[in-house]
Amino acid sequence: MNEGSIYQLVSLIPAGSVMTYGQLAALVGKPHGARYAARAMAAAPGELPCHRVINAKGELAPEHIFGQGVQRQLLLAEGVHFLPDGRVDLRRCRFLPGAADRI
DNA sequence: AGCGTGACGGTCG
DNA sequence: ACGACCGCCACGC
Repeated sequence: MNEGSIYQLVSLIPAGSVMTYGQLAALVGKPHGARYAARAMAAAPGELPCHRVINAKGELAPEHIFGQGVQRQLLLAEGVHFLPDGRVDLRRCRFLPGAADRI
C-alpha cells in the first residue's frame, strides 16, 4: 500500500461526503498513519478533491492551506452538513467505502 | 545522524 | 464536552 492508494480512495469520495485522515490511512494499511495521509494531501495533484478530507474531530484544514473560508464554501456547496459549532457533522457525512449499497 | 515539525489521533484529567 | 498530553511517522534542516 502506498500513497497512490490514498489518492485513489480520495478520488472515490462523492460530493456531499467527507473522509478523515485516519480513516484513509487505516484503509491503506497504516493504522497510525494519519499524519502520513495528511502529508499525502499536501503533495496531492490538484485534480483530487482533497477538500473532502478532514480530521477526526470534523474540523477543516487550517485556513492557510486552501485560503480563508475556501474549503468551507466548497463543502457547503456540495451539501455537506455542518454543526452549529462550525464542525462537519461526521456522523452524517463520513464516507464509508463499500457501504453505498447498504441502505 | 540528530532534532524539530506538522492538513493527526487516542487517552486522560 | 473540552483542553492538555503524549504517541506516531515521514520530512527537512
